[in-house]
Amino acid sequence: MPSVYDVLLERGFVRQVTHEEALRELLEKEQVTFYIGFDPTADSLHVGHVLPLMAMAHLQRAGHRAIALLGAGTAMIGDPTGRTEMRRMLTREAIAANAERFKEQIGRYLALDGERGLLLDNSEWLLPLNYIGFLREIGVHFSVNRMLEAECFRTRMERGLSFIEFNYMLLQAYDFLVLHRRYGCRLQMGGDDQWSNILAGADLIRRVEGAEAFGLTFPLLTTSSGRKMGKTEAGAVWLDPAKTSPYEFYQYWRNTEDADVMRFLALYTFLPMEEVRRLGSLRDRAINEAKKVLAFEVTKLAHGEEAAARAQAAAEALFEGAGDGEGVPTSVLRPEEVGEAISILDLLVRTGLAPTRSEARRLIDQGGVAVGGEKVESITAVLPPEKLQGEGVILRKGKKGFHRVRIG
RNA sequence: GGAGGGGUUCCCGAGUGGCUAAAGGGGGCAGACUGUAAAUCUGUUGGCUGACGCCUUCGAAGGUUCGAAUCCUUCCCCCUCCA
Repeated sequence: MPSVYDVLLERGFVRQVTHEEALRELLEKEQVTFYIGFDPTADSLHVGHVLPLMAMAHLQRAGHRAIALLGAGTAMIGDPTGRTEMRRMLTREAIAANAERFKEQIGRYLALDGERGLLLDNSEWLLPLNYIGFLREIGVHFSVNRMLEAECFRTRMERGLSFIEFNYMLLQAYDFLVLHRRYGCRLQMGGDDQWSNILAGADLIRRVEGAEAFGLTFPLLTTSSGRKMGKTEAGAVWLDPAKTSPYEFYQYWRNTEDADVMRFLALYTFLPMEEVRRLGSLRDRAINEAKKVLAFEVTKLAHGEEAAARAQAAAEALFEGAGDGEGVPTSVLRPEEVGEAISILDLLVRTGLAPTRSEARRLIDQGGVAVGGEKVESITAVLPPEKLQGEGVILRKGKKGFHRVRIG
């Protein structure tokens, strides 16, 4: 049985570590409490959060104790890291609502039973903070000169950095300290952009408590061709099925670039590495099988096996003409909406395949729309209600945009 | 507080009175090629309209003008140097 640290290493989770040997040893010998922070600035987690969740799950499976920290307190400030603009501040109500959604989503990846894993919210200790007290206890340990050296602030020096943002590092360091005191937390992980903040926390613990604390960062993922993870034409890929359907979620992974397949299988699934390597070594057409496995596995983790199977069946029905089309995105129209006939243009907008009528026109003009497999030639084309009976008809935009429409 | 520079369409960035819905690049979308890949090439990229055309847009609000992103006034915001 290899140490979990080596599992993380082998699967590609490790970008930087504070003390590699000491951490490996610690993880082998003791139960370690570790944490990762999540900023509840949106109403759902997205694909970018999956990597940290997977890392946590690996550690938890190895018997370590996970803390998912909701940064409801720090979200009220906004992390300046890597941003060119100051982040908008959210109201407390919005943050609380977002936190509620996160809890549910994180729970799909981790056991949050209070024993093996717990979910905390840093507003608990951040909001009651007293300014003078904080400066005296925590502020004294920070050198502004050193902070300015940090890469994350450097980039912001050109654009300007508000004082409130400058304090973000102290608060995150303070989080780590509080978790250390209350829960014996000894390891903080996060994206590589968090490296400075994580180090600040580990340093603070060493200075204040005289104890050793560790930090580990994950690589910031872009696809092989340099695109950011989790972005599609429709925007972010969310974990909330109401915002990104399991079918779309599955498709996102199904469309992984060849060069990323092995890396993603290692990071985003629990498949044994032998299997990962086997699938990842497939070439040309054969690698599509590996992409299916990847998409299925990742969707299964996020939405459950049943939803993953339905998404896969829907994809196969649409792209390979086989399988059950149950999971295909579908719109059901009322008979009165259709009337004598409904225009394809209206349908494109109605189904969301096109955001505006102008865009829908453009699509048809460019030959990018098909109904029931037949290319739509005219922007005035209409569809009679008969076509929409029963199973309805499949509307296609471009190569990959499918939507079923029927009367109900 | 003083002096100077700047806020342009999703992003970057041209544009200093009509030829500007606004160059160019990026990104997006579509087409070709393919393997639901990448790369490449082509087209397209404010809204409404079958079309003619109409409407809205260049930090905000007013004004000058036949006509303004471009000129004037006030306001808001950002940056640089000085204090």
